[in-house]
Amino acid sequence: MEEIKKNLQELYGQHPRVYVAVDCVIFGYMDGELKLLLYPRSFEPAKGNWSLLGGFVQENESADQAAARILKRTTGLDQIYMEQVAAFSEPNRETTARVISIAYYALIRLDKHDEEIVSQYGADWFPLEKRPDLIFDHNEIVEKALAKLQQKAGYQLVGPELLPEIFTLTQLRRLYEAIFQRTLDPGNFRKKVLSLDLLTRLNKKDSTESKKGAFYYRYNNQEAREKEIGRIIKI
Amino acid sequence: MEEIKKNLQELYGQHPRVYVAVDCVIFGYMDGELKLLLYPRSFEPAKGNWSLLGGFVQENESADQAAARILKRTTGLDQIYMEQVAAFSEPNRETTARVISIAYYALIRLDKHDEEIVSQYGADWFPLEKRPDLIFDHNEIVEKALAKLQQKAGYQLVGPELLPEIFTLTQLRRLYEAIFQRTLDPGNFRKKVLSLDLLTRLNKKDSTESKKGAFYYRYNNQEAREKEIGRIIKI
DNA sequence: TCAAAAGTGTTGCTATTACACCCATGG
DNA sequence: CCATGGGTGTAATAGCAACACTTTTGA
Repeated sequence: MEEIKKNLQELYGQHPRVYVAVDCVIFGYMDGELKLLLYPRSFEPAKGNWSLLGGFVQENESADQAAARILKRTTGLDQIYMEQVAAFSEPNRETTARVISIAYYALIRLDKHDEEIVSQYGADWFPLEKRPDLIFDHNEIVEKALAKLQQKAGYQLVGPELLPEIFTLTQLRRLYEAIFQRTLDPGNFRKKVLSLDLLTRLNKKDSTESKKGAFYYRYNNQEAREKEIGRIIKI
Repeated sequence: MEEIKKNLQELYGQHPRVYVAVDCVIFGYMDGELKLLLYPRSFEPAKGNWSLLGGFVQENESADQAAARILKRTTGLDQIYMEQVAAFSEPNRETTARVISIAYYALIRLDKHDEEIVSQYGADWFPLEKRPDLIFDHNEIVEKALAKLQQKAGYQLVGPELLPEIFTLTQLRRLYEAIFQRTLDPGNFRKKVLSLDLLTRLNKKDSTESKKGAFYYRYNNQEAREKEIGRIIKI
């Protein structure tokens, strides 16, 4: 046994060991726009430049856990929807040390998140399309994350992750328009979504966005939130 | 500058450094079945057990490059279609050391690959559905890789990567049936594929699979191989 | 001659699109 | 009273699924 262990050390030992980071593309939705939460990098190199929220994977955690931990620390939020985007591993993607990054995207409800914690790190929300240039390969990571989000949104309603508990169909449509960066026919969108049978209409109207007022809806139940649907929009 | 560098070392230094491996799910197609190329692991732990083709990422290469290098060394093949599946990072996914794996899937043309090199490593092809149990989390990796392949095949014709240069529509359909693990209507499949306008019919028939003989087809051009198409089959 | 695969045609159905059009109401 | 978004209806179309039917030829 001891001998085996020694051989192992020898075998593994020949290979480099590298830092493994996670970087989170944090999406939020407000004022009809898809937003991105960006942080000023807190240490060199590129200190002060805008970057994704990141951190290093520790000994006893998976990358998923690391991403959740960092998100919790930095936004105060738990139980966030997250999905892995990809690993980024160009040898010189960071300028000083070899760091491989496992990228995630997260969907945040802006009505729930803790602004104080966020602002304490100097973070800020930027409209996806008017975001500043990011460090290293973070622009590329954002592009890939958006593609993943679009794919998910095409097969599942992403309302609950990004909107308040109750919402109008117009709000949901505008969210989809923001995600897919194109307009959708209001009537057709409404019919398609309602035909899925995932939403319940409430006896309550939102009157802030139109004179007539629009009914609020909410998800039937948890299963409804995860149901696979046919494509909502054609790509 | 020196000082900055020192701080860096301190900052990065607190964090663990881990081995980063790549694992390749190698798909091939033969006799109407989707196959998987598996290797007997060459070192402890779990030496001798079936596993995916893997190796460690070296100092000056990206994970993509590492995967291509390992594939070349082990199958003799260059210019293989590969796509990243995901990073696997559970702390105890390997029993002895902390190793994060970036998984890829590769599509191999079995008519082209070098059997000698493959067999020299003791590797063998297994039907996807009758594969042996694999080490660590490799079973999970295979599942995810298949899901990715299915997704790609739904939006692009994967003929050229897995079939010989020329092929019949029946061969292509059987490939799709193997990938999606269900039967497809021959007439409808033919019409759908031909309507894409990606294939050219040759004045040559394959007579090995039917009495009547079936025309060979090939791709119009390189662009045709990459064209995004509507879903070939409904899922 | 006939089984079996190659290939074509037809039909019904469903989803999608592009609209027209009515409703309700705050300013 | 009218502009604006909310909400419903409809007609044209495209795509899909199911399946009938015809062609070819080696065993």
